[in-house]
Amino acid sequence: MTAVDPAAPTGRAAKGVPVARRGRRRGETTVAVVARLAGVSAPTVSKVLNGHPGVAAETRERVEQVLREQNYRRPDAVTQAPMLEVAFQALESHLAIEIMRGVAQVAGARQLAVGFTETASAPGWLDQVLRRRPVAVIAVYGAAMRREHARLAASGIPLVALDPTGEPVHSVPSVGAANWNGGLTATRHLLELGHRRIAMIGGPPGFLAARARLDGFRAAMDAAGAPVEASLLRSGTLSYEDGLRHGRDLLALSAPPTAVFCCNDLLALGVYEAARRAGRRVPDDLSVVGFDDLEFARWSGPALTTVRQPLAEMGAAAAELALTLAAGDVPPRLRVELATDLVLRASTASPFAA
Amino acid sequence: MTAVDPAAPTGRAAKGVPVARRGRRRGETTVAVVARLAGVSAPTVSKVLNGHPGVAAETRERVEQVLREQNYRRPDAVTQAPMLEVAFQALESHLAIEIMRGVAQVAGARQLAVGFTETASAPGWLDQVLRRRPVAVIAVYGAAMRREHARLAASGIPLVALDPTGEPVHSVPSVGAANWNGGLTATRHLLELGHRRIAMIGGPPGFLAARARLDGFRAAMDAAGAPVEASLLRSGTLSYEDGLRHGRDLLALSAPPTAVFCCNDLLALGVYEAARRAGRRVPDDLSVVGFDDLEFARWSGPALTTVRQPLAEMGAAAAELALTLAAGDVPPRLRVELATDLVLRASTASPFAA
DNA sequence: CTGAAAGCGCTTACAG
DNA sequence: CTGAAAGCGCTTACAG
Repeated sequence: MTAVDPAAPTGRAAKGVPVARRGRRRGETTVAVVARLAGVSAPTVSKVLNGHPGVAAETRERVEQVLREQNYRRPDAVTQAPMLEVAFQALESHLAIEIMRGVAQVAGARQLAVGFTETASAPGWLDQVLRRRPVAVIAVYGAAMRREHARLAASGIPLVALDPTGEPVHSVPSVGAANWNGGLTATRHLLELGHRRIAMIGGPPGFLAARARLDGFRAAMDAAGAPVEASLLRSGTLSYEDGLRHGRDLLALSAPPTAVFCCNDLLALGVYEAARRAGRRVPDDLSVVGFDDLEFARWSGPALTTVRQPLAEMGAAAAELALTLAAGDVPPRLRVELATDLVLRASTASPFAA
Repeated sequence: MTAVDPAAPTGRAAKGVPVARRGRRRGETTVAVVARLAGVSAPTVSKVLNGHPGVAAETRERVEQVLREQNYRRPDAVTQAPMLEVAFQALESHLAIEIMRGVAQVAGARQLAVGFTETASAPGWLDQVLRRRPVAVIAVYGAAMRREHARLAASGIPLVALDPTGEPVHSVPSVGAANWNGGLTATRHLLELGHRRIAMIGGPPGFLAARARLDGFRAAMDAAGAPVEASLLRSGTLSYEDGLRHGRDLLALSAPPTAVFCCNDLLALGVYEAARRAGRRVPDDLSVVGFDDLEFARWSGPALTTVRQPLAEMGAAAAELALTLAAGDVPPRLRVELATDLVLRASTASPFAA
């Protein structure tokens, strides 16, 4: 019993799961079984399992389905140096660091490595990830689509979406923030200051989180009996450039808004610049509210009032969720939604002051 | 000054780290090898490995010793995906994302996972890293000290410092930026605009990169015959708060500077805020130059003129260097220093205009 | 793209 | 207690 087990440090998984054994696997689905059920050979199953090329798409799908149905597990799945993979669609995301910090914290406490992938720049990323066999994958902001999900599922690797959409279509467990509420709160704040002509610069059409923020905005406006003019409703990419463009257009209106609610902080900074160029002061001539609360929000001039997404906590929650699924446990809920807060700083004021 | 072009394929780019495989294990100690060295059969080694009964105590000990000597690992442990570990001292570092992007790019092209550690928040990080057996470790901004270096070296894991200091003391291969040159160029720019009373807010004493920037500043001032007044030379942490504090103090001087060169962008943003509070305009009343060129530099108001460190390229160069060392090759040079550029934006102007 | 055959590393069952 | 032989599950190399 006291035998030395040199592999123990790397080999032992976090949870008390039995150590994988190489020989006979009692009652477990084997590659051979999967091959028979899928009507292919063992080598083909092996290729699918490892994301190797040289398998027809149709064959791959059939094998993946059997793999899923039979809940295939690799014999060494448990024995691996456990790691948690985080896939970002694009690293330009200013949210990335905060999220990584949350993930790293949870993973570190569990002695788990954190892997890191930028999907946009690496077309074959999923093959690589499959080869690495992480304990779970966290996909940030749409980094994993339906097809990827299927392949991960086939390999028995749970996927968690860190994504504000909460889109239930994919039925992927997910972590997000209270976007609708954030939009509501931000808008209420502006209404309470006395604003009525409030513009909103929204996000791209397909982005559900942006839609939720917009809906929150509308709800607050409706509740206050404030009209939402079409000319004050803009949308674009969540970028500084689009903030600048829309800000300029809004300020050039014959009846410009007295306040702008921006779908993220980058847009807000673009509006800042538009105001500067138009000779308007924030907040005296124009109130601005952002969304995200990126670190630079409090360093901007004036410090930006914004809706805070708790990104580190979201990362941590995603990691917790992923690890629960990886352990084969059923998480208390498949959708975790964290609260947003309005952070009051110096970019909003009453429209009557000026 | 530029030494490594990450995009350029080296002589044998395909070389790299062996991909994990289930079958053959090249060069790894197998049960068969251990058995031969211990003068027993493979089944006996297997029993020892798994703590099964039916092995004489003496035999067991002999086997265990060989196991240890040969650093035997279970094949599943070997199946671990090769990975490159990046250790950040603190994730708050605003440089982290850019660096990670560069590392991820190189690693992705080589099918390598990128691991991710925040050392400040994880005291036992090195133990964890050693357990993971990364192909190499990249330590960002002082994340690895002399002791860690020794332990990594003992485990045959190469260490690369991504660090502006270029401190030759530890003889750790490193990647940095041309800090002295950056300081010189930034200061020259201000001198050419006509400034003479130029302040500098430097970094903490122990931080050699900050010292290099300061020395570059002095060199430019000396060359121009501009005096460096002690009251215009400040130092502190590389933070917004210290920028604000020193900015306020500098502007309160009876003869305030007409320009400030800041040791990083955060300090510059603090100076912005100090100027706003003092009712001074940038750049009309005060020119400001930063260092780093973080993304938000171009979104600040006014857009910040700053010295760009090519962080992504630095990350990529560090990864290349690390992989070269991991492959057992001798890199062309042990210190890679990438060039810095002055990025002219809207925060500097002639002192005569106002 | 596919799979028969060979092979790998480890374990099991069993004879000595 | 020990190990030759058989076997397991998976992967690789290669011919079709």
